[in-house]
Amino acid sequence: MGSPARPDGDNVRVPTAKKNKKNATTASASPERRRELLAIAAEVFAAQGYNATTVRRIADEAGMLAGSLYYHFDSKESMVDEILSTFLTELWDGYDAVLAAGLGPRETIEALVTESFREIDRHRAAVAIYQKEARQLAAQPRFGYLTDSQRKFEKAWLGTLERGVTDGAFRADLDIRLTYRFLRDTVWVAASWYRPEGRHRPEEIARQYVSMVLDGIAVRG
Amino acid sequence: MGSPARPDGDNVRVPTAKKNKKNATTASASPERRRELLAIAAEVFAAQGYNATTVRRIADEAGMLAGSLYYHFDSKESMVDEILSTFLTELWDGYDAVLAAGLGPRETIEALVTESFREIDRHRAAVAIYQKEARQLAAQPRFGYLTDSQRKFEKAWLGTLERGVTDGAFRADLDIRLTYRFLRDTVWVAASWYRPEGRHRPEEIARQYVSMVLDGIAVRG
Amino acid sequence: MGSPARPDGDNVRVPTAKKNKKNATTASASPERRRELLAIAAEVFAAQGYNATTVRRIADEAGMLAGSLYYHFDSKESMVDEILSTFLTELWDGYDAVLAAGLGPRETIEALVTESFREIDRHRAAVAIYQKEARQLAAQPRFGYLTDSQRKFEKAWLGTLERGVTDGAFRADLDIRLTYRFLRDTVWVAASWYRPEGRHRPEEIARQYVSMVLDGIAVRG
Amino acid sequence: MGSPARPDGDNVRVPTAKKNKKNATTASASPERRRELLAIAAEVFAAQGYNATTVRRIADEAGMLAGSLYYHFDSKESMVDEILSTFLTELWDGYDAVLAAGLGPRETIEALVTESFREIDRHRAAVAIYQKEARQLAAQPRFGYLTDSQRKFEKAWLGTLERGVTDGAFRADLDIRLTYRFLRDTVWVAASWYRPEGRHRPEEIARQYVSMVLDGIAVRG
DNA sequence: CATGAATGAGAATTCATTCAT
DNA sequence: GATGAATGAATTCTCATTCAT
Repeated sequence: MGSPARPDGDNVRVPTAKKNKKNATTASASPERRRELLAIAAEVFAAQGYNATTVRRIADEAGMLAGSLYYHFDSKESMVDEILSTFLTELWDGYDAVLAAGLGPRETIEALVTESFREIDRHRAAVAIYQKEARQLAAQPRFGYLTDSQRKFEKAWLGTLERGVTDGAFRADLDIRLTYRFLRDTVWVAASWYRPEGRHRPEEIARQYVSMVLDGIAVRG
Repeated sequence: MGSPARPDGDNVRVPTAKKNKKNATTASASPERRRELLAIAAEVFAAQGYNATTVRRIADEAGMLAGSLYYHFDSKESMVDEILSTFLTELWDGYDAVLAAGLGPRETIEALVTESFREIDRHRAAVAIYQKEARQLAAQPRFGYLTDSQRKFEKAWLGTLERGVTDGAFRADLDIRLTYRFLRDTVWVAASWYRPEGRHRPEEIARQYVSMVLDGIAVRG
Repeated sequence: MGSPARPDGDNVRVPTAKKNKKNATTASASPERRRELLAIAAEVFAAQGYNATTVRRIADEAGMLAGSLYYHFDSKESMVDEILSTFLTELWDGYDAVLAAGLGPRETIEALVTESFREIDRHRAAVAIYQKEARQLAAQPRFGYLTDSQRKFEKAWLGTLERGVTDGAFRADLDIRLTYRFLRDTVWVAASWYRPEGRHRPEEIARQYVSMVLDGIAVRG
Repeated sequence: MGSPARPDGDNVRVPTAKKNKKNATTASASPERRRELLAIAAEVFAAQGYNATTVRRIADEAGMLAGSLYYHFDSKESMVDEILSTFLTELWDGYDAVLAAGLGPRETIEALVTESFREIDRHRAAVAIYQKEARQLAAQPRFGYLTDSQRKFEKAWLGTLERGVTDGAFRADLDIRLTYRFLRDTVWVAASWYRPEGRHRPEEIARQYVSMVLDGIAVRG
């Protein structure tokens, strides 16, 4: 419920997640229902956009009345909050493992891309929401962790690219920040068209992306 | 991305989106003011998202009251409409010129990417709006041209890629649709961070993007 | 202030307010728990106001869930009802005793004031609720006894004042209805600041009030 | 719109009153309409209680739709705010004049009581709201001035009483804080029954109150 | 007796839009 | 061209209440 990964230092913090009144009383309240509802909400948010999604729409989708959602959640905002922070927490579990593995730059990039597509596969809706709404939401203190996460993200990728340039693994003639943005966007935008039932498994998509990004699409002359 | 109205043959016809009653009456009313207002609206839409932007906010920014905007425009919707269709019309002017130039696949890709960054440079706000809102808006009949444009866009890029694979210019081992999406996203997402006053001119950004996409970021072994 | 149900003659009959279905079933269910819950509810009503108090808040304070309160009471309304009618019943027990004692006007006033402060001491919350909400509640038929009580109250005080004027005990130059309101308010408003743990016992406060009211605060010239 | 009197030091501060968006733009927006609407709102708040009053009820009374009120005011809360702060500002204008006049204790009390009844005459609804809701509202920072005002009020009355006791004008055998509360409540509660069209002018009511309070209702023996 | 989950009827508020001036 | 005042529909959220377990 809480929050995502935090950059400063390196440890994940769970900030936002103020226990909603109910939870305070009913900490044990069935987490399955909660998860179900959040999955539904994420789907709708991803499809229609956060602002354009009415609480009533989510409730309809869940087969209940709009007011009933408030038994489970404080507000519409706390729903996205929980969706995004849950996703980011998992994402950073994966990323941190990769970054701690001591791989070379090229292998690190490969692993991060692969990990990213796995996350897209498992949290497609959350990723799509993140892509579309993060900038907007990050303006609110409650979503400060989005900015934190982004900073940590940038640090990880930029660092790896720099290491690769130093190592001679990556080209030195490219603007490194431009390259970072290129990689970052390339990977995450995929959430907007990715369908888990599609013919490519996330690992296969990752492989092709890595191949394009590292070696280009042109035939080597 | 997408492309503007392109129903039948190959001739994009973006609905002029200028048929509000008032316009009927005041069609001659200074088009500069109109353009000014649309520029302001585009800026706000891009910054806050279409749904999250209130007409009041646009009016504030323009130094008038919300109601006064309705002298110039039919509705909030017709503002985005005009912003997007104007942009797409210009975009296709450029793209069509490139496609008609009879270049080879590699050169065509280079030219399309360059053209795209030029459009981002000139219509940053419109591109950002397009990126964020197109899917949403395209559901309404009024915005059918968004879907049309997208289809034409896909045709142009996919065709070029296929040609390149046939020619031996591009690698045959990559999924061509995946590659298309990769290229498309890579280019347009740049609108979300691009700043006209930044240190790179659009042509330089395009050059680097093309280089990464065609030749990869890894040092060739 | 007012007085409880007192429709016809002179015999106050406060509707027992205990006719909820559940009560029908569980009338024997521990009356102590019931009293505890009412005491809690009275405290919260007095502190926050009846309307501003949520059933949830009362339940929280009682360590249960909102729905659980409905095992004990029909409704939020029936809680105030029971609180107020219980209080008024006791109040009139005391008042009636005083009025039946055949005291002189001055002594009657003294006794009524003392009795009132004793009630404030014992039912502070109920008195505070009465003060703040009676007018509002009295509009509903269910709370008709509030109006009845008020009428009886007025009769008792006004009668005593008139008797005192006739007797020559009280000044004849004052508007008697104004004086009545003055006395009434003076006494009951004390419930808003009275704290049972305060340094004055109710009898001492009563003594000082009586002294001020009868003899004034100015030094007699 | 602004605020009331402030105790610290002695000067009136206008704190709350954050210009509502509209006002920011339209500071000149007809203040008569505003005043009309506030008068209506005050009436309803006084009659039904702040919480129990719906914005729709006020709008009905004003002959408009609920949403339309928001053209004039930020919120229901800002309506009470403006009602109370306007009242308190006027009240302190009067009080400060009295306190600055250098009267003796007895005359000061007389003047303050008279001034109070004049305020009740002119702002009956506001006074009634103040009486019923102040404690509740004062909990919010926005209404901090209520507490400030109350403190200043207490200082003025308590000081005068103390001076009177020292002077020998007032009895020394009474608890002075008790006496203060007695006076304060006695005066203000009158707002709950006062009707401007009643047969007593505020000055006459004040005279009788002063007489009762200073000299008592008993005939001097 | 109590919980957990829901209902349903508002409540306050927002906002695109209208229109007389 | 623009303002001021409003409309009306929708939106988020609240809360008393119900009821199966």
